[in-house]
Amino acid sequence: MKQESVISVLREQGHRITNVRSAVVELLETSKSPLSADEIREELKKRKLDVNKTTVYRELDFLKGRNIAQEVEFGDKKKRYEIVGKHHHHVVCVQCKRAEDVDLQQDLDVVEKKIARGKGFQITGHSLEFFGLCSNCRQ
Amino acid sequence: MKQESVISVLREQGHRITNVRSAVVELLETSKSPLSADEIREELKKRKLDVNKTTVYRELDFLKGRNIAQEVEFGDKKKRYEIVGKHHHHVVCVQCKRAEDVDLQQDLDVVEKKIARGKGFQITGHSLEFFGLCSNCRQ
DNA sequence: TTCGATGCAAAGGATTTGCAGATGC
DNA sequence: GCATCTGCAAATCCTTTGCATCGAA
Repeated sequence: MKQESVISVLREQGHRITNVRSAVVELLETSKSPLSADEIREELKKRKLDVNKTTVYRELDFLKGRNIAQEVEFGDKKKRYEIVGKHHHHVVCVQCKRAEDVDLQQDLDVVEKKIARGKGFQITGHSLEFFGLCSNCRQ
Repeated sequence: MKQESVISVLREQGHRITNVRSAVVELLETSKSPLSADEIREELKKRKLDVNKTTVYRELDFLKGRNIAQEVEFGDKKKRYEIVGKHHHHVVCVQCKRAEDVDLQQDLDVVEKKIARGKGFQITGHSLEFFGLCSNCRQ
């Protein structure tokens, strides 16, 4: 549904719809949490799509450039990617690196306006991550 | 003042106080925004302290391990470091990478408690960064 | 003297680039 | 057919490690 629309918008814009492209978009859209390039590659492999690392990076770059995907950082050196517009505030377990979503958009909207006014900044995005131990890893 | 105390605590704990150690601590304590390993190295060089990259990383690791410094990420592949306890919410200009502080601790305290209750997460830290264009780069 | 701190070179891991070949439309 | 996508190898960038030496206490 949602996936149809991203892909069809891309198609209308004259971009090629390759297997990799639609698979990556679908992956990101259905994933519960942001995925690293490597995780994406592994997921694709499970679906019998064996894709080179480089290709994954390039696809992510493509999606980033069209404001379809965006980067999130969880404190290791990997970047992770998620669809723009999905909630992007997370609670990350520092041990197992599992991430869950939290929705704090309302609170942040207020804060962003405050900052724009106070500092003359034109805010284009933000990242908000909480780190800690999930109920499993606490034991 | 503040610097005295960090250093003297370390001394009391039996850690050696080298030129590099006290210089890095002072740097971080007086810096207006988080610094990358390389920025630290450059600053030290300005102060006639020529230090190897590795040493800077190791010192940062040391400070991190003692909960004196912590990492912050601004969306490029570099880690940046700041003193724990200094405000660590930032407004980052995506163009010039300059960062300013914003204090949102109050708002976040509330949110963290909410999350701890709702998700069974034991929150140990967070990162909150806003990205945008500063008044200079907007032109 | 002793153990932590340091430098240097090399390794490591994630990401990027160059180029040639493959493929969607 | 042609521009874009893809794979492979090599390059890059940041960070880490191994090992020998140095230096603070």
